Amino acid sequence: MPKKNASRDIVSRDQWAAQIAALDDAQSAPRSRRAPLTVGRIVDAALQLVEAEGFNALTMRRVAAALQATPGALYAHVRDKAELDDLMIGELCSRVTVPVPDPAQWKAQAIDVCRQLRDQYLTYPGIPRAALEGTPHSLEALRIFEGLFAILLAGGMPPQSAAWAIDGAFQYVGAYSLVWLRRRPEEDADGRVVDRAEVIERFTMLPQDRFPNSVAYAREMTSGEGHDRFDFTLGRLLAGPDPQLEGHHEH
Amino acid sequence: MPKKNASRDIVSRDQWAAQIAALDDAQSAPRSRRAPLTVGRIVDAALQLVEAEGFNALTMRRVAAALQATPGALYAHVRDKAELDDLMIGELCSRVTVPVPDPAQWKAQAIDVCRQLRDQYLTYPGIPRAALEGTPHSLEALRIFEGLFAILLAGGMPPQSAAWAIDGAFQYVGAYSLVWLRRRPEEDADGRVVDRAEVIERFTMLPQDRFPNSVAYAREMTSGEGHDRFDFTLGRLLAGPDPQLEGHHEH
DNA sequence: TCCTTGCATTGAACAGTGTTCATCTTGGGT
DNA sequence: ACCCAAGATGAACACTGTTCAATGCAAGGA
Repeated sequence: MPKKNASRDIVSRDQWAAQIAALDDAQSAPRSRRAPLTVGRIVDAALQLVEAEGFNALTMRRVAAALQATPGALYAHVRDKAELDDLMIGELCSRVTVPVPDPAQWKAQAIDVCRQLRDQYLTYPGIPRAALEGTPHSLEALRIFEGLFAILLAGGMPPQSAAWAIDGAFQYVGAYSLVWLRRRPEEDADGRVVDRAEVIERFTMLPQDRFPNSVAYAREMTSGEGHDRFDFTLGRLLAGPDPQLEGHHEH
Repeated sequence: MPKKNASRDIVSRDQWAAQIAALDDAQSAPRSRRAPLTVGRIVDAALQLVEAEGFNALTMRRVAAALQATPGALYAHVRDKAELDDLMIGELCSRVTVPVPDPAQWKAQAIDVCRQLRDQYLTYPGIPRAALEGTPHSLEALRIFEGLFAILLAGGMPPQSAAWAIDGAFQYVGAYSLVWLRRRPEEDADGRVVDRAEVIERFTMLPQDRFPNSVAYAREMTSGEGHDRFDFTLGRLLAGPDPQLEGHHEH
């Protein structure tokens, strides 16, 4: 189909309903074949592959090879590579535990949920691409959304602010996890290790008349060894219960 | 080279210096060939292609075809597709104008810069992928960074907070622009128009015992026709000059 | 027991992709 | 007028996602 390009399929409404109905079934009976090749096994193999070699190595052929099957066999259980991507982030989301809301520490709870998702992403390098590009059709992602919603509402945030804050937080978690791997020096390209000192030095090579602040604050721009930036940004995204009045109380 | 996979090349330090030195040269003399095929023409053709058909259609072969050349000819002016991506976002960044800092309206200035970048991204569907995946090597991106830095410092934000806030804002702008196109109903897949009413209806199909908040606030979750979410999130990211003390002043 | 039905699986193919390279062309400098 | 080097070519390589007729196989009915 060379004409209609790039069109992700939308799940039909029946499938949506069936997906919801299947919530209570846990897993159906595991069949007794020798090599069943279920979607569960496919997703597991795919995640294993991404963990070991990164998202770029996630190929239908390689997943099939890991399962000792042919590429075409996968298409009996998975419609697309896009659907496989969706299933993978669904699996990742299912591993995130959302706590029961405690109004006293709503912010710590919310940040903790985001941290869990971030750590899942960071375990599988490059996988946030699947989360950022395709619309997530999994109920597991919605479960996290629901949990965060409850936490923020318990914290006193108005629903509109909560919805938008969670939306922004999800997008940020994805983008952050996608970008974070660049900061590890060991994974860099072609033996050319770009560590922090090198980055700072490059910043200070800039002409001071054109980039005065970048030169002066090169240290601040490259600081944050761990996930300080992550905590900082999330702390602002989930700022407080009354965002409309913020930004003007200091004058 | 099937072994060393996915390794983006890092520009050498000499190239970095040469790039800085070339800042003053504007454009070198345009050669007088019939069809010169410079990197400028390549980037232009690439951007035109993305604007018309989206980032998925950006292919070396198609860019070459648009320039009536062969794919291999591009590699005389551009090392990679990754470098082409980098040049494209550099071009986009160069179109963003950063104002001289006005401490009285630092926040509006900062949000305006982000809005400019967002609008550039939205003009070229899918192009934020290039900004999120590869490390931006262009000085144009750094120019925006520098400009925002000056604005936030003028607003009284401490350097560390400013650096991290800008970092978070950049990542959010990319993620937002990447996701935003999904919300337009006309571009959706296979004639199945998923408009806002449909999305709300799907949310209300959820079991209320498991997703009470998602059902109750489906309207809030899907609201924000224009760029309200964008302004909301950026307003929080660029919250204020004293982030460490926030979040506790209401008790 | 045999047979049939249905489905998972195969193997091959198709239309693309990024990238390389030996070979040719051709414009500008001597 | 000559020459040469930079740029363009076209073909190839190793991949990619996806489709599909043909095949095998296991379970269910007669």
